[in-house]
Amino acid sequence: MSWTEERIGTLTRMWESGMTASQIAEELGGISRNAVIGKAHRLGLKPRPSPVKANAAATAEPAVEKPAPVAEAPKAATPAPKPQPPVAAPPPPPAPVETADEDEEEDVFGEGPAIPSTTPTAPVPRQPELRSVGPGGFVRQNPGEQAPPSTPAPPRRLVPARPSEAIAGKTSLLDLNDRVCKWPIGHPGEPDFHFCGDKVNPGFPYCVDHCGHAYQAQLPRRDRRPPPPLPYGGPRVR
DNA sequence: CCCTGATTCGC
DNA sequence: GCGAATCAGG
Repeated sequence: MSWTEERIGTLTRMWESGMTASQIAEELGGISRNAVIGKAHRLGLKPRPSPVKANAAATAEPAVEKPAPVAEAPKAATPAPKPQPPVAAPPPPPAPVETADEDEEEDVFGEGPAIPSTTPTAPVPRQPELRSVGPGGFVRQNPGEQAPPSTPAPPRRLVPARPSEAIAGKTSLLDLNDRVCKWPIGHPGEPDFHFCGDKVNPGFPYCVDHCGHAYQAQLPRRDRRPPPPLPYGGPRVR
């Protein structure tokens, strides 16, 4: 296996999307995670929270001796908070759908309701909604509820896009580029898992049709959930 | 044990 | 340049 332009591109996108080296290796196929890491380093794209790197200098740092074990102020003993779980990858760029204010505001112009009667402002007892969660971490839709803006199919674990008859002629992982719709069809692991592959809506990772699915009116913040990043083909900013 | 990324070093 | 071996932390 060699590092073709395509494979490097996939590696880069996946790496920057926060995929682990193992996942990337598995995805690219026929390659070890060491190879991925090695390549990533050679490409110069390192910045990733490393479990080992946090407290480096333990190795190859012989000259550092402690000057005085005297009562050292223990306050500055804050190594480095790493609030960066490997889940990154800002999802889709600009949401075309612009909802009105999401902040509850008073009527700035007092042009309020023509009904001065009771129930001035609906009490709105925020009731905790019961939700069920699907296998992939999806929030299932409650009966009578508008479809939540769920990201397509957030695969937790990517699956090698092995050449298979099922995906013959379909848009496979390796076929992804900036011009085709990256909307997943099916689920990773299934033999015929592939991608939409239509021409993208310029500036978006999906075709016009799937943009309609991907971008919907926003829910209140509390009902929003962190964006499971798309597999790859991340934020192509243009 | 499993996982992770980093680094080394022979090829 | 490549990647297995190794290291080291979680």
